[in-house]
Amino acid sequence: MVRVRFAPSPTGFLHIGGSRTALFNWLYARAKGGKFILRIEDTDVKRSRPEYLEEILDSLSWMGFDWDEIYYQSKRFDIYREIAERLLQEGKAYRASPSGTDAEGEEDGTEIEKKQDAIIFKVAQQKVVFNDLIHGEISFDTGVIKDQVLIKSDGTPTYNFACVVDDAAMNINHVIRGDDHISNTPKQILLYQALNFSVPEYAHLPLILGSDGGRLSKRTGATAISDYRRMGYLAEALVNYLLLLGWSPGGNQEIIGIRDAIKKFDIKNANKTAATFDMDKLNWINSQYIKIADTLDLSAALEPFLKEQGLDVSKFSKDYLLSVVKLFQGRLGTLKDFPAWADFFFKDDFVVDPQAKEKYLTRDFSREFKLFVDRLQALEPFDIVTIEQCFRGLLVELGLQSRELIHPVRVALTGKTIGPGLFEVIYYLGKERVGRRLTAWVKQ
RNA sequence: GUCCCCAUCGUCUAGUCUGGUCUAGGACAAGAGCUUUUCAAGCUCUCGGCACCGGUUCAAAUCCGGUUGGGGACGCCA
Repeated sequence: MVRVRFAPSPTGFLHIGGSRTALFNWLYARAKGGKFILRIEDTDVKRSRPEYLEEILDSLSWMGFDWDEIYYQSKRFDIYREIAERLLQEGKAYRASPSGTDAEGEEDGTEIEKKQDAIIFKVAQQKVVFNDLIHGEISFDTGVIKDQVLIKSDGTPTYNFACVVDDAAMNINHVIRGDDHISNTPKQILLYQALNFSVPEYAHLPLILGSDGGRLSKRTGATAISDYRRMGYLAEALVNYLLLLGWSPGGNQEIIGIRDAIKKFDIKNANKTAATFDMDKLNWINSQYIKIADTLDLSAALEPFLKEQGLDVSKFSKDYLLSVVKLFQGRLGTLKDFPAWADFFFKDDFVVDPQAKEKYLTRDFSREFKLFVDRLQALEPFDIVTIEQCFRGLLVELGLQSRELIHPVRVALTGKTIGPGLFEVIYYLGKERVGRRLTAWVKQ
């Protein structure tokens, strides 16, 4: 059975690169009917933080990457030590006194153990060759690799050592990780050989680059998954985009749901080339997902964003909220757009865009507004079609072009130059609010 | 510096393994148009690429070598 793992370190937030690694591991496990294991690499006691761990777990859950097992390296220090001692006894490792430069340790009294001998692995001169599922054969000459520290002077294990011990103990048979680990692979293989553990299959994913062609950083775009969530991206859209960054379902398909992806996914089709993260494409995919989303689900997803902007929708009916959401569904780029664009549907004290006012409400529309309000109040039945007939009838009588009155009315009702069709806006706002808002512009 | 990885439109990619069907297809972005009630959306069109040089071959984006370019790794971080 396929057993893969994602091994984040709680020394920072889950970022784009890490989540893509998680995605490919998770997808591979689900496609093969295997297990997806989460291993928290919290051996660096000083830098690991519970809030980071919480954020990582939250982000993974949000994206839908459920794990079958979870382990914490900080609870396994005894195991690493035991294995290291074994290597020592077998003469494959040696002790070395702490290197002098380690001046830290005084600032906090929480350090586990004071200076002790480190345990170091002897790297033999040999050639290491492995077959990467994505890259094919990769070979290294270990002459360029120094002896490797297994257990540090503070008693904690190093990354490469803990990684090998755990991957073996947890029966991980496929290691899918970023390209930046390629150079760690020969070091780890040497350890597998020394320990008589069977070497797993490897698949090294290309890195995701920032718009400047370098490493993805805050400067070249947000990196934390939670930031994307806060910016109003749908989890499905972000996952879809990440999936496309390095893999293609073929057939010119761009929008692919996770269920479908599980059916079509094959790690062998993963790309070798590093991909540049492109916000434009993410935005497009997000808008596509918003467009096809179930309106009920969408309005639920919108709730925190409405709340954030102080818009209380609880005093409106569910049907009303749904109708308004539907009005904007086809034009939203992110969820965050909604409260900004639809605020006038939920409150009367919306801000009137000064530029909109300057452009369309320059002259006095008292006569037109008053006429329209009067007719609207008497309009029966009151629906989108009759509203439009009423409005256009008035235009003819006044000898006006539609644009000459539509824009001023829109600004008066919404405070904006952009938005859904005016007659829909009037319909959902209702006679009372439309009458009030237009009358406010009538000069006494 | 040493070692490793990579190389198709500005970006993401299909095609490369199994040379011919590729005067290289799609998507995003950009530009133009249609529609029109604004902004979007939608539809149509345009722009734009096999990094370079050699080799193999009747035939190369596809195979081989080199060059150049980009990225990564060289911690008692993970």
